[in-house]
Amino acid sequence: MGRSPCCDHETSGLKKGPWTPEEDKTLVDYIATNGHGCWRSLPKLAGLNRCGKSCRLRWTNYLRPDIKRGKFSEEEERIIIDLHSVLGNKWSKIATHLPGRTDNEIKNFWNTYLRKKLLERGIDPNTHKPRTDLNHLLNLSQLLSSANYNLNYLNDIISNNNTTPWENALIFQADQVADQLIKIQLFQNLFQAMNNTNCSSPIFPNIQNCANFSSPPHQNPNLIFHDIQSMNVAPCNGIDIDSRDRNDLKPNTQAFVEGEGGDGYDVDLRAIKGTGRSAGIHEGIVNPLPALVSEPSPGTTYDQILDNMSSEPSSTVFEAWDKLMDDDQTNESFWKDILEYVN
DNA sequence: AAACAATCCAACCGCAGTAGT
DNA sequence: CACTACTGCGGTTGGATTGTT
Repeated sequence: MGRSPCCDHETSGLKKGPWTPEEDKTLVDYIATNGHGCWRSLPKLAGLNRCGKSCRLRWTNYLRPDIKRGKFSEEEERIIIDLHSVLGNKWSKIATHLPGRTDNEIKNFWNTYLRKKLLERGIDPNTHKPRTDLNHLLNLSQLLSSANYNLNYLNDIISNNNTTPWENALIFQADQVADQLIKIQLFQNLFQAMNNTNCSSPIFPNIQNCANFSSPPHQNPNLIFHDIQSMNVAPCNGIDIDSRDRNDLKPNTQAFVEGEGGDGYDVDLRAIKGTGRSAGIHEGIVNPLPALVSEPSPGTTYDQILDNMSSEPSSTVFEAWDKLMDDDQTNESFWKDILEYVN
């Protein structure tokens, strides 16, 4: 059983719903001269027909003088996404790193904007990893259908109309480009999904020898977590995650620490889901794919990681993908499995 | 211009944690 | 230790606004 409500609006006759400017002024004036003191007794003392909880929320989320209103900057956006990946839905904790922003505002901003933005980019907003859900993959199926439709349409134009060879060439070229773009999109999404899928998954039963592709697990960008200790040493952009936040890390998420621990130890930027010690690196998920973001070198700062993540992909990443595509192991049955699954 | 849908965001609800007795 | 009062937090709601048909 939970607590009983702080007040019963039905029987007490206390007002609820949007605040009027007059009520706001009464509350602001009272707190300006007396401070808020005990919230429960405040409404009576201030002459407001509201419950204390309503007054507290109105003050902390809206009337407080230090509240910063207006659009979130790109920097704030980045900080929220980043902190959310470490802290999860700890809105109040996130808010402590964004002066002038309330937890409620950040939560709303996340739910109405950032969450969707990540989803559109194929990132699961809960895990901050590539999406693996079926609906997302089904979109790829639609993409392929669309590609086929466009292809047929182009073929119809070529076969039925009296187009010049020059026009044919242009159409053909456009078709090739479109086809390549669709393939790239397909592969990117598919491999990001696979990146998160155990090789022994029954979904891809005929894909073998994944380990032959293997790069060290810590090259998997999804397993790179933030260097919390160094952020303490050299906080950047106002972020300063304290030791308490470390306890608030989401389950199975932890900064990976090399050495003995304690203050001043070296922190390895590599982290691996579900493991806490260095040996874990060898026991972790084997990544069958070229890394989309390269491993940070020891000592890389937090800012540098973010910069790298935005500036990559590098040519070497694409080269790695080319190699994978040309590899004998990416044979017909490999693609057959994938396409069968997608359809 | 009207109807409907989608989005936004302030406010509410209820649970958890904590301080006081 | 048990109980109560209070505050803080995260999830949810619903009215207002904006966009689309």
